[in-house]
Amino acid sequence: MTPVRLLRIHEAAAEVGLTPRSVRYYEELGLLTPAARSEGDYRLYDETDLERLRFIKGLRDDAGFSLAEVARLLEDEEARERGHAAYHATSDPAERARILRDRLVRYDQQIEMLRTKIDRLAIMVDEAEARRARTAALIDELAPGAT
Amino acid sequence: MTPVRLLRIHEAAAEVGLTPRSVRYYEELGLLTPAARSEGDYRLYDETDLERLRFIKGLRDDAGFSLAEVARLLEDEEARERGHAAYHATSDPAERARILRDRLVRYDQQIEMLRTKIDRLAIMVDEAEARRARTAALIDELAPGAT
DNA sequence: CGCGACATTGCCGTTTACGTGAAGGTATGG
DNA sequence: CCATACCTTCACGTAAACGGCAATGTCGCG
Repeated sequence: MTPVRLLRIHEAAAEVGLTPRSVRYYEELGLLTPAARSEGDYRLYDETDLERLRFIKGLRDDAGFSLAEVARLLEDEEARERGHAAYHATSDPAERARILRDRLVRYDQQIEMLRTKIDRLAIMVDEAEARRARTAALIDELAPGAT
Repeated sequence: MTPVRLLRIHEAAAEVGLTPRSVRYYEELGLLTPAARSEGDYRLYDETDLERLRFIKGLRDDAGFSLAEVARLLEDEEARERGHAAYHATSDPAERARILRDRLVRYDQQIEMLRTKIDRLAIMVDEAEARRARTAALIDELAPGAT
């Protein structure tokens, strides 16, 4: 097995474009828990942690969600932990499938929220284009045939 | 002529779903200026003010822009005032056309910013769908043929 | 004309999302 | 073995976006 490269906080933060402070803050809010701690209690992050951080950053920066909203979107971290632990604790395929279906539901909710946001933005684009068109029409009245 | 119905701050605020406090704050930030003041110096808002407030609210709530970004999007209010005044001050069609073309450029910038945001959200949707698909595949492995 | 509802400016309080040390423990090259 | 560059927790500081008061002025009806 590959020994799974674990990153310390400033490496992980740099990787996803955040500050160590922000990463600790997100942990404080319950948005994620580092995969492990070192001997001297340093936080250690794996690839799924990085994905999660990128997702959080995306929701915050691109989607403009507050961290409280992000928390709701991700469900609380304890539920995730429990789900993860439960998944590995059982070898019953039916149980595992149930856990995965829960996860699927969360993904669907995330996708729906993003789509809703996109729709609202699309409406704003339409409105802006309508204003643009009115102004363009005025210009054409003043200077007809300026193609 | 219709005497142009002017609204006082709490009416205007209620109309667009804001609090009077927020409306005053937006004014303080230079995002808008009420169309008029009453005898006793009450703020009075007309329909274009309401449109502007709805636009600001949309940018803040739907698009998730900070008020500072909104300010940049709207260009500073003085420029708009000057444009408006200048437009009515001149009867030179060429001059008027120039003012309108400036406005057109701002609209184009707004549309571009909104489109950029939509694109980033679309990418997030794609990523979320990829995660969903991976989980769905896992479920199918565990419980094959669950349509 | 007088009362209550609403307005004004001004200022301080609050929440969010961190930044910025302080005081101390930890990993590593010279 | 020690410097220094990182880490830890704890704690306070700050900018943004308001909310909530105080002191005062204004509108409108009965």
